Amino acid sequence: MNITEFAAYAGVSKAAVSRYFNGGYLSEEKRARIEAAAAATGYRPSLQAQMLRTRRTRQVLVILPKLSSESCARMVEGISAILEESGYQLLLINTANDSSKEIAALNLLQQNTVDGVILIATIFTPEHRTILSSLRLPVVILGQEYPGFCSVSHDDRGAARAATAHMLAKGRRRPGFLGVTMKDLAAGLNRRRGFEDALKEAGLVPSPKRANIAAFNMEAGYEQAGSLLAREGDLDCLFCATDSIAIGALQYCRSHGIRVPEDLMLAAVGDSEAGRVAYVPLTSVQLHYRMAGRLAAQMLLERLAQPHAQPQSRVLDFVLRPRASTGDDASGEDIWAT
Amino acid sequence: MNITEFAAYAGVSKAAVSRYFNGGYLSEEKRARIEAAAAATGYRPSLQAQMLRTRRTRQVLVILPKLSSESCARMVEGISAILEESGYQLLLINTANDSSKEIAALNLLQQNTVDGVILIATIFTPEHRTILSSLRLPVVILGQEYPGFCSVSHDDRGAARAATAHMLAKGRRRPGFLGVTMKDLAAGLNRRRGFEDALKEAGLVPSPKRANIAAFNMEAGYEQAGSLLAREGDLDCLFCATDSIAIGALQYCRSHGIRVPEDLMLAAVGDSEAGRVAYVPLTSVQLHYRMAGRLAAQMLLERLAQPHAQPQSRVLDFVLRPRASTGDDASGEDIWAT
DNA sequence: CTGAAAGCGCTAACAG
DNA sequence: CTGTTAGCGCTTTCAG
Repeated sequence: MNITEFAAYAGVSKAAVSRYFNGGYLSEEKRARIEAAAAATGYRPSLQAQMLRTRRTRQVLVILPKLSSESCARMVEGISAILEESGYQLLLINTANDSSKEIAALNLLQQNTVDGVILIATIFTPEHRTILSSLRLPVVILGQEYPGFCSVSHDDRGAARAATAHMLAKGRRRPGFLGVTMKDLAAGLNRRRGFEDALKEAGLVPSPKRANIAAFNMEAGYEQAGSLLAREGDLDCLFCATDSIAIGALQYCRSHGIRVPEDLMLAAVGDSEAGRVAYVPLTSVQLHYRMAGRLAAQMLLERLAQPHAQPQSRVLDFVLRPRASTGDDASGEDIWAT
Repeated sequence: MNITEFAAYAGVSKAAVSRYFNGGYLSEEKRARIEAAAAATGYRPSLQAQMLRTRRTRQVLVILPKLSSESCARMVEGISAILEESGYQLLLINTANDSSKEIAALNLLQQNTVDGVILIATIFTPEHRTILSSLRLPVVILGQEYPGFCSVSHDDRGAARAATAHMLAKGRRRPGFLGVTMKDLAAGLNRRRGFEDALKEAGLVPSPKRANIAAFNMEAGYEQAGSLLAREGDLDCLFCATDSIAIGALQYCRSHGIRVPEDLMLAAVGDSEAGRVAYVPLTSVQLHYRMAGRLAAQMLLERLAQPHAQPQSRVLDFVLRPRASTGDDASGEDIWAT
């Protein structure tokens, strides 16, 4: 049934029907007639026709690198909750860590198929900036700050600093670092800086020799932990940029007879489920992923309402979760997921 | 720029432009002209106008209960990969385990906003069947079989049987069961049946007293393991319907001095990352989530092409992953994620 | 407050 | 192979 048929059925004009569904002026009498007719027929306006006519799709695109990563999934859950409340639909593109797909996804936006975009950040190239700047629709970057654009991110530097400082406060003096590519500003650069902040505050000098770079997975953590520990045998604590890497490092320790925390303390950022239940529960820093997703969605909705407001950026705090990998005795409660 | 302006720019008719973008008859000469004009202007047909006109949106809706569950996320990754190849967009609804939201999502489909649906299954009520049957668009159920509809599912019964049989083959004779609600046909009913199959094959009689039901999370696993072991103190092995539950059980054992596998063997279904790195690596059954997602998407695309074909259902196999929780020595390789 | 009318940008007959 | 034409279903002036 279309609006013409429905209007005839309800005995009103098409315009009245349109006003009913869009909150325009309407006499009580017509409103009641239309309401009854809608209940009787189940008529709903065609979204496609509305999209064509109004040039708004009420759809938001979320672009992310890897859905099966716990952090991404949680952020999308947050986004989804807010969008749903507001009657927006969520279009998802998983780029599977393929930068060219990310670019392709952004280019797709020029087809105006969505009202706004949330981009879960990874590595930004100049090409990203070019495309993002040329976009005429609201964009929110989630996961790192990005000058000139709205963003919601975590205090990665503070998180890394807190995790490292926690180990140094326990008397460790030879800290190692297992990080990720510095091209990733949040997990790479900022967490490295936070690590170094903690060292300096403790009167230590960061040494590049005591740092290795790994890919974003457990296996890389295992390998790089091996390479680092073989080279720098006297480390007494190790900060890892992500839980996955730390878990890989933990596996390495387990299979090579290195006792955690006695011989080597371990701390990371991310507070993943796997880390909480690992063979030595992993001290980690909890970031508020779901909340970040919610805020990003809210920020986008505000932008949709007021397209010309100044870009704003929001940085969320963190919670250190001390566990056995730094010699802390976690309360039982602590391990259950939020 | 719209098709009229573009056609004028290229010096051809609107129909020729439409044919160019939709693969109709066209002389080489016009094709070349349009191609050049498209390259010069970046013109792309409006998707909304196409949707309105053709009544196809090239969008597929995925409804799922919890995005941050590893299995869901992997299935969506598979779906996403196939849809992307085929030029379909993926609309996502996360019901957050709220059945009423699931129903609401299905009702939303009556607005024809998508071409097809993939429903990641949980608990089906009669209301589900009513709505699903009334839908005129292709549906694929992912995660369990559902008579009368296309589905892609796992051999949950076989998986549970294999995990249980593995422990019995090691000489254990007093098996316990930690399951989930039977309303969930896949993880609840079928895995329980598989557990009982294994017992019968080993000449044992399943006893309801040796079985507890838990929610889908670690904490419930912890609690129900506690309650079960307190009641049935002589259990020598425990099958858990999900890895999360098994990990909870493992935590219980750890905090109560029960040695795994010596005092109690543990096996589950799901092969999660957390299980692989748990303090005793968890024997589990790997299900092919990503593949299931891919197949579901492919099945939906076939249905989109041939709406009146018979519903088909596909059941995927599984791989038992023996690890330390059943006294097996996993090769190091085994723990890294796929 | 109301209805008529003019499109939004595109596709698919249809008649050449 | 090609162009003309008639809408897809809706919103939004505009004149009452």
